[in-house]
Parts: sequence; structure tokens; C-alpha cells
Amino acid sequence: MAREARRRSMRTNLRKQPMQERSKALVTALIRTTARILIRDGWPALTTNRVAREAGVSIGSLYQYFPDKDALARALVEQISAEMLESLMTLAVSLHDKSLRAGVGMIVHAAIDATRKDAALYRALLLELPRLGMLELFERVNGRLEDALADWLASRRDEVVMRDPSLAAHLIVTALDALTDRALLFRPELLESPRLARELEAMILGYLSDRGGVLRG
Amino acid sequence: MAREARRRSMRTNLRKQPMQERSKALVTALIRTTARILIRDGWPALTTNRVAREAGVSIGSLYQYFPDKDALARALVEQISAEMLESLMTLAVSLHDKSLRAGVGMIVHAAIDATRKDAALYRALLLELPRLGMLELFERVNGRLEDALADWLASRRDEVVMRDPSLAAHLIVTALDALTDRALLFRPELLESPRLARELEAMILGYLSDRGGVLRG
Amino acid sequence: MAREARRRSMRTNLRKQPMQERSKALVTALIRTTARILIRDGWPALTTNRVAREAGVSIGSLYQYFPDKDALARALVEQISAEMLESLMTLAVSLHDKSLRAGVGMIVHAAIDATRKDAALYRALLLELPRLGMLELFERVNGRLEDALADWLASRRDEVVMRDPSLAAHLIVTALDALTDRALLFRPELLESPRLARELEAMILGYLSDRGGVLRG
Amino acid sequence: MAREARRRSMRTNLRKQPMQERSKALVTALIRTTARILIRDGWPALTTNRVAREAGVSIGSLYQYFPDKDALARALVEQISAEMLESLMTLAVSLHDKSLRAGVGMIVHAAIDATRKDAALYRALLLELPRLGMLELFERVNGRLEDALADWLASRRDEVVMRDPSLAAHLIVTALDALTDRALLFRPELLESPRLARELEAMILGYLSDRGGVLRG
DNA sequence: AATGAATGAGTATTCATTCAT
DNA sequence: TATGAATGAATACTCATTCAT
Repeated sequence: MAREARRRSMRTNLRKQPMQERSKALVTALIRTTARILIRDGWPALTTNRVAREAGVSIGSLYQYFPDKDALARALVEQISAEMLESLMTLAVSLHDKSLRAGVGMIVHAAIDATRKDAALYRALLLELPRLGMLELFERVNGRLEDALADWLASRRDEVVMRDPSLAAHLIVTALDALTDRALLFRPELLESPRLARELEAMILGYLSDRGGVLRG
Repeated sequence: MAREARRRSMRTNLRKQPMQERSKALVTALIRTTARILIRDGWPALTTNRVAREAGVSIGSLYQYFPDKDALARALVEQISAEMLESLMTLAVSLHDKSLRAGVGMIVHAAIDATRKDAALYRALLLELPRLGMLELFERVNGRLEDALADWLASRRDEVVMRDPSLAAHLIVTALDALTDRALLFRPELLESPRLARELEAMILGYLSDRGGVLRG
Repeated sequence: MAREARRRSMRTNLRKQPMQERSKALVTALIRTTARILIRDGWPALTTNRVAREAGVSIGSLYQYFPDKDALARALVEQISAEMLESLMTLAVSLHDKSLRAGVGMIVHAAIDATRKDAALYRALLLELPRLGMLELFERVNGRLEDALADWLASRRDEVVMRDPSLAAHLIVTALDALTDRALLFRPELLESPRLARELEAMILGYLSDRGGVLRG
Repeated sequence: MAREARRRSMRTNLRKQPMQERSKALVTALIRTTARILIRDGWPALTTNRVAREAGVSIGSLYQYFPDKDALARALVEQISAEMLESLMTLAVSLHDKSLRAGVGMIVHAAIDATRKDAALYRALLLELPRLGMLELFERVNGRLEDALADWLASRRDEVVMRDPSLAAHLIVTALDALTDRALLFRPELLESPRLARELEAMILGYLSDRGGVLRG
């Protein structure tokens, strides 16, 4: 599934499909090099000639597969979001029969773990992608997660107070995403502390329980 | 207060203090033009020569006051965060004797209103600033707000369940900021709907009430 | 005759003689595709890779028969001039026993018709060939025509006033060629009007009659 | 008049008008260098960086005045056609009261002289300009000459046989232009021989006298 | 012979920044 | 102080051509 998604997005991004082993390795090397340069030196250092050189490939070959510079970054982001989507879908499945508390715990930990996983690259992307209009790519992943979450919340309707499951899912997912992103950018030590998870769980469970009574009004 | 903050930050950014009336007007015009171009045509169109031309100023004069291109954007952001800070501090003061519910309502609405205020410019900045390392500037504003919020929450200690007022304040402020930003970028219609405010209030109040009991553990 | 001319010129242009049926078809397809692209999209769009692709041939095969890009264009021009030469020689033969007036009429109409025949391609070539040093190719055709014309004029010596039959033939052929070319480029409507033929005939007959008396001086 | 024409065309071609002495010299140097490279090494050698370097100017300065590479060539051609126009207009004036024979002689010699004047540059342009769509620029000059010639021919109506003075003028001008161009390209020795002038005069006078009677039909 | 993936020299153009006037 | 002409390093991208398979 994730593989299919990847292939489809590649088709819209790549100039031509790498068929041979050799060209697949070439494309992979270019994307990997893109990531490395982005992490090490940031977007301004990401020049097509440099990517090609560091990947041990001629500039012509780069353009054989990537129509322009942005396509390189796009391919990287697409690959990452495909991976994310894959693990999130696994999460969604295992959510199925969990209690509210257990499920929320799983989601929170998954969000934090995902952020910690490739922290350096993820951080670089957070800084550079907005301008490239590629936040949408991550947004798509979030959208899928929201759907799964909304379904699960609906199945837990007796445990939660919600006016709008879909909006609730959107807020929860967005908040988790945004909060872990900001932690990565500005408070990286929080990602290593159990306190962050605890507070996030409290926030989500509190929201869904609506002790404040806002949603019952 | 806001004026002082502005002057301090300016001192680190500007090449020299504009002392004369004329110079002040020049600096103001350049920053205003920067904002206009950013809104109208985005970051790629923001070239120093163009800013100078549209501001009716020679490129040489621009460099008399701004050491490099980024300084222009930085000055704009600093001006905006100073304004934000000012209005947030006003908010903090009027929070003082409010009930938990009323206070949270005020904060939520303030966050949404601030985002809607200069939406076009704010959106442009959200997309371009990460790369400029200027998220910190907004982060400073958030920091001040967090302090004020922590104080207020502490004074409401009997109404709320918190292990760590400062962390709670951080999460609340960050969540509000991040969620309104994302709404601006991806769901602008939400900013116009009362649903967003309602859900945000529910989330914060639920968090502070800890119906889930996570924080009591 | 035309066939021989073609083969000889090919030998100087092609990397090797296409012996097999298959290779001949390949060479033909490449030249035809060259013409098509030239007509449709002009010289800048004429890239070797594109010619090969549109001809359904690998780029490697193209270079098997054409040493470089210009050779493609040269082959096309040679083919065209061979065809031209062939029809002009036919014309020369049928000129033989014509009166001055009838003969000039034939020549003028032949020149106009030749220009109109493949107008789009011819126009593209006129614009691109000078730079390729291929005007000489057309010049060779003209040279042959001049010889034939000079012979015929000499045989009509009693009807015409000429100091130098060969120079006269050169001028007549060159003028006809140049005037029809310019008409194609700048006054295409003239090519469709009988006025052009009438004036050209008047010019040539006037020249050969030397009413002005210049040549008798 | 020629000065006005030049200024107007420059305005449509140049990015900005060179106001200072220094910048005028810069623009002049760039155009002169363009001509020199074109003569010496042809169009493929005409790269913007090289023009700038050989003109002793930075590449940035070149682009300050010329929007793109073609503009450089266009400016050169415009300058030349302005000069041509100027001398042709002088010719037109002095044609006024000349007899048919004398007038035609003047025109023929003017055409030959113009071609010989800057032969090297003119030759280079003949080879490269068609592709640049700049033949039109020369065509404009011819158009003006045709008008003047048509007027003069009309005033000599009793000496000449014409159905269409304007078409006759077009043919004469085009033939002269084309024939001298071809001579320059393929028979440069003709330009130095009195024979060319003699034959051209015979052709034109013959045409206008219509001994053949074609036009009287 | 045929293929087409790979090559890399080459080119137009931009734009932040300087500095002579 | 102000000007804006001049600078030139830097970069994305093309396309004729080669050569391993």
C-alpha cells in the first residue's frame, strides 16, 4: 500500500521511471544525497551540481530523472511521508480494540517517536519545506490519520464527549503534530522526557472527556 | 514597553540607529515595502533592489541601515512581534481576576483574532521565516505569554489540576499558536467558524481539569 | 543523374553507406523526421535526441549514420537540392527550342512553383541554413541551372543583347531565386498572384532586350 | 531623422536608457564588441559572458542595459539599419531631378557601395540574422527606399512603362538588395568589378523600358 | 548492429552587495 | 549622507555525443 503510494507519487514527480537496477540505485543515491546535504548544510547549499557530484553521478543523469531542483526535495519528502503513512496505518489498525486511554497513549507515543526517529532530517525539512509548498505532503498523511482516528473515536462514542468526531480528530492530530514539531525545533529536550507524553495525553483525554463542559453546552 | 523591546532588537539588527526624522521615515518605508512585496508576490520577489525602488529609496541608502537582505525581513518580524507582545501583555493584565473559563475564552479568542488580523502577511511569514531562523522571534513572544499564563494559572490553582504550571502554560500557548497557524495555512475557513474556538476551549479546559486523571497519577 | 548526385553527396556526409534495406529506411526516416520537426517547431527544437525518438530510432543508431547534428540537416538539404536539380534539368531540356519569350515564361513559372511547393519547409531552411554554410548547396543547383540557361541564351543570340552570356545567366538565375525567396519570407501573398510572374518576366526580357542600351554601349 | 529612429528603436530594445556619458560608452562598447566577435568567430562564439569580458565590462552591466542576448544583436542591427536608412534617404533626395538613366545608375552604385562598405560585418549578419527574425529590420529600410523610389518613378512616368509603380519599386529594391547580398556571399569579386553595376543597370532599365512588351499587354 | 543510460562542458541570467561620485 | 552604476560569483539546466551492454 505504502509502496503503491510511493510509486504513484514518483510517477508524477520523476521525469521517467527508473527501470534498471542501475538507475534505481541512481535515483536512490540522489535522494539520499539530497537528505544528507539538507541536514548538513541546509537548503542554500543544496545545488543540483553539488547533489550530483556528491552522489557520484553526472549532472545530466540527475536531470534525466528529476525535472528540476524542487523535484529532488519533493521526492525526498514523498518518500518520507510514504514511510510515515505506512507506520501510521499500522498504528490505526492496532488502535481498533484499545480502550480510550490506551489508544490515546499509543497515538501520543507514536507521534513523539516519529518525530525523534530522523530528528536531524525532519528538523531540516521543517525549516525548509514550508516555502516549497510541501507542507501539503505531510498534510496528506495527517489527513489519513485523521480519518482513522475519527473512525476509532466514533467507535468509542460512549467513552467520549464529541460534537464533531471529524473536527475532533483534526484537532488532535494537528495538535500532536504541531506540538511535537515545535518541541523538535525549540525544546528538543522535551522529546526525551516522559513529561511531554504525559501532558499530551492529559490534554487529549481532557479534551475528549470535556470536564470543562464546553462541548455539552 | 513594546517600544523598548523594539529599540533593543533594532539595535542588534540595524547598522546604525536612525536618528533624524528623515532616516526614521526611510527605515519605516523600507519595512513597509518589504511587507507589501511579501504579501503581494512572496519571498522570491523580495529583492533588495526592488524593495529600495518601491520604497522610493536608493539601494545604497537601504544598505546604510540594513546590513543585509535578511535584516530587512528580521526588522519586519521584530516589529510585528513587538506589536503582538504589546497586545498580549494587555491581555495578560486583563486576565488577572477572570475565572478559569472566562480567562481561557479570552486567550483562545485573542489567539484566533491575532491570526486573522494580518492574515496575508502572517501567512507569507509562516512560509518563509523558518528558514530565516526567525521562528525564535515569535518564540520569544510566546515565552512572555507563557510566563504570564503560568502566573495566572498558579493563582487559579484551586480550579485546575497541574503538576507543572510552567510546562502546562508552554503547552497551552504552543498548542494555540500552532493550531491557529495550521488553520491559517490549511483550513482558513476554520478561522471564521465559532467551532474552532469552541474546540480549543474544550481542549484547554479539559486539559486543565484532567478528567482523564492522567496528571493526578 | 539526380540519383548519382545524391549518392555522391551522401558519401561525403554520411558516416557509412546504408547497405541494407533496413538501414536505408532508417536514414530516410531520420531525414523525414528532421524535416517534420523543422517545419513544425523550427531549428531550436531540432535536437538529435528528439529526432531519434520521433523517428522511432535509438540515438545510438542516429549517430551510426550521421556523424553529427548538422549532418542531419545537410542530408535533408542535399536531398531537396537533388530533387530541385532533377526538375530543373528537365526544365532545361524542354527549354531547348522555345522562343525567348516562351522560355523565360517557363523559367519564371518554374521558379515560382518550386518555391511554393514545399513552402513551409523551404521557409524554415531559408531561415536556418545560412548559418550552417549550406547556401552553397543551393548555390550548386543554381550553378547547374546557370550553365543550361547560358547555353540556351547563346543559342538565341540573335534575339538577345548580351555581352557576357554566363554573367547574364548568373544574374537571371540569382535574381529569380532571390526574389522568390524574399517573396516567400516577406510577401507570401505575391507568390499566389500572377503579378509577380508578370513583373519577373518583364524584368528578364527587358534585361535581355536591353532597351536601355546599357549593354550596347 | 536617423537619430530619432535610432533612439526610438533603442527604447524598445534596451532595458534602460544610458543617460550618463559613462553608460553610453558602455553600451557602445558592448555593441562594437558584439560586431567584432560576430565578424571574427560567428554567432556560436557570441556568448554574453564573452561579449562582456571583451568589452571590458562586467556581465552584470551588460544585463543592466540589454535584457537578453538577442537584444545585443538587435541593437547592432538597428544601429546599422539606422545608418543605412540615413544614407538611403540622402540618396532619395538627390534622385529627385535626375533622368531615368542617371537615377538608376545612382541607385545601383549606392547598393553596391553599401554592400562593400562593412563587408565583413554585413556578411556575418547575412548569415546569422535570418534565424533571429531580424531580416525584418533590414526589410524596413528597404520599405522606405521603395516608397522613395516609387515616388521618383511616378515622376518619371513618361520615360517608363509600369503597371504598378509600387510593385516595380519593390522588385527593383529587392532585386538589388538580394543580388548584392548574394554577390557578397558567393561572388565577392563581382562587387569589385564594373560588370556587376553594368548588368544591374541593364536589368533595371530594361525592366522599366519593357522592350519585351510584357507590361503593355 | 542496436540500444539508451550516462556524460559534462557550456550558457544565459540573477541579485546581493560595493564604492566612486 | 545619498546615489545608483557597476560588479561578478553563483546556479539551474540543456543537449550533442559516447560507450558499456
